[in-house]
Amino acid sequence: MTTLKDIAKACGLSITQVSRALNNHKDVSEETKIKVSEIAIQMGYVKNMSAQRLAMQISNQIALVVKGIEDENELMEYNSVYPILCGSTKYATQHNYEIAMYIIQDDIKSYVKYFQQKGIGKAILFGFEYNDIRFLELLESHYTCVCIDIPIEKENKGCVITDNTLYASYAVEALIKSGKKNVAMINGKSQAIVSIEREAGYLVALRNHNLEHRQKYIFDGNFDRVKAESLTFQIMKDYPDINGFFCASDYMAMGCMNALQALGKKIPQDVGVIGFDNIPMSRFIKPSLSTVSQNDFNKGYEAAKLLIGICENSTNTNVTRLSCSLEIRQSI
Amino acid sequence: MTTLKDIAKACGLSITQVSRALNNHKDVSEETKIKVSEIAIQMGYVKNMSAQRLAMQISNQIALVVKGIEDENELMEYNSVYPILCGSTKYATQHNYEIAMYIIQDDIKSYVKYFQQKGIGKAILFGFEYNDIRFLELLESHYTCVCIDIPIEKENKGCVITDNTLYASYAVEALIKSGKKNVAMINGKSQAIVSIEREAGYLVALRNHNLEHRQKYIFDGNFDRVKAESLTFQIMKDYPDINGFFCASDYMAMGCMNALQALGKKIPQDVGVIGFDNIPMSRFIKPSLSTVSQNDFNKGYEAAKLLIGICENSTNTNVTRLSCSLEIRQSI
DNA sequence: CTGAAAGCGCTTACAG
DNA sequence: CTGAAAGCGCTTACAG
Repeated sequence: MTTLKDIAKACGLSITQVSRALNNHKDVSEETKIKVSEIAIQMGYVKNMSAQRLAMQISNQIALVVKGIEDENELMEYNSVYPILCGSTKYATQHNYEIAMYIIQDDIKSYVKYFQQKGIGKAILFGFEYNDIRFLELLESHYTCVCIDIPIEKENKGCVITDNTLYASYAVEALIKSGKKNVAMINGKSQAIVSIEREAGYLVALRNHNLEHRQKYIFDGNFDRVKAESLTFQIMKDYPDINGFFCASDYMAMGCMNALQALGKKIPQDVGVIGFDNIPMSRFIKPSLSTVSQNDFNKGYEAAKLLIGICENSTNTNVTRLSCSLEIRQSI
Repeated sequence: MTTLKDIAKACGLSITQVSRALNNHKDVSEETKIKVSEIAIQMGYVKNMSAQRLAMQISNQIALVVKGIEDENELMEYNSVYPILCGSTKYATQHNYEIAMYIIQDDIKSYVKYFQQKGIGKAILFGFEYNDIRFLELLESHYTCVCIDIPIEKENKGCVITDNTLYASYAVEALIKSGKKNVAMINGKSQAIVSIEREAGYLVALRNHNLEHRQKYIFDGNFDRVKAESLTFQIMKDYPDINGFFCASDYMAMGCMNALQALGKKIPQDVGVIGFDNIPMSRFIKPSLSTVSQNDFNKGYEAAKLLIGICENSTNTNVTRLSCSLEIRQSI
């Protein structure tokens, strides 16, 4: 392995000067810089990051910390993590940071301890539940964190969020405009912040159109396709006048559509359905599913940007809002 | 930040002894170990990995190096990387290794240099093309590597593979047994080793059933859904007696089915289709797609296991063979 | 513009 | 079972 020492010897310079030349410090002659960098390349020099970090007492590492998926079956589905990782990596690499991924298991007692142990200093957080006490403890810590999809704004903490409420309202409005006035909502897990926001959007849309909003038209589908399917059977039995479904996820929308089709309902003629997420297969099912699309790659990119901004004190806001787009397809 | 020095002072011991105690060396009294670890926890000590790596001239880090996806649209599809990462992480964590992900861009000139720069010592490789010269150079290097899906066996190199040929032959045989004797194959990129193997399997199945195999029945779909779709139109026009399609990926099978349905063919009555991969949506399309299923999580798990085995000299084979399973659904 | 030297936090061969 | 000391490869304050 070539080190600064080797280069110094080869150049007839001191290690100090070689270091400065390679790091492009001002107080080194152009001539020296050129000579040093040529020899460095020639000798195949590679900086030892561990040594640099130790010397500089810093780390240019950004942790992408993701709540691990326990259920192996779930891993066989589309998952946002990889696109987010790609986005973060792109921005980070461009700015001389590194992304290190950590998949955190649910049996970890304290996230703060985990950060300590792993030597994580700054992190992008994804997949956490907003009311998990370990997560809340982390938000009280001194670590610099950017949360994806969870609104938070405080010292050293930021977030990248999409306006779920707004886009949920757009989705429901699209349904209403297509002529469906009796719209039920199948919502996700109640501990998920997106569920709360999407429900709010649903209510906004009804209010905007002077439609009665009844709490009993909102159901908890737990982000589960199968549960949404059985719920739909029950709902259509109890409230046969329902002619529109807003589902908080595409998977639930698929379950819902399955039930409707089993009941002999025509989509969208009899009942309209709109989802949320724009998972890959939403384009391909029959009828193709209308939904709200988010750009996961971009979420990762913006999260890295914001985190670095916070660390380097070069941002004046700790909240990045991303927009979505409504994908209208055959199901409404 | 608490360092060994602080703990040493607090314990009234030398730094040396504290280091040894914390690393559970044999030649430290039980008593000392307990005292030191208690104080370390109390003081919130966290090992500085940079310093350790610098001192030990090593890393317990396993790099998961993945060929980056250039096309952002592709990121919106099911992707094996995250399941593989989860699998690797599981095994690695259990054995005190860390996984660091590296997404390598296509514009990198030399992978060997990249490894050097990043300080990667051992890696799991996924998504590379077997005839990429940069990849071949890497295989000649001293780095310990385990390749996923690319057969290789030599000093410091291993692989986790599935028997594509065998399972491709099973898939085609299933098609034949369902009564389709004129089977065409839509293959993937010719630079992918899996394409070569799956094609071999196709030929094996034909031979086993004494069916004529004509080279002109094999088409290059480049793993592209749209291309497979247009190919299928052409194929059915040129060879209207074809009544079975073996596609080297589910996405291509979807394109193929689309074309067939547009042509008014009934699946599976008129034409049978079988894919490869078992992507999530293959279960959901109509008719549901028969295919070959692989377990990506397991691939990652086994890759980490093999890599650590090679590093620690505790394996007697450098090749791990994983089995697949045939998922017979409505499309044949 | 350049260099000698100290220091980052850890590990380990050597000596006891 | 324990400690003093050297060393990993880099950066930078200090001095010239």
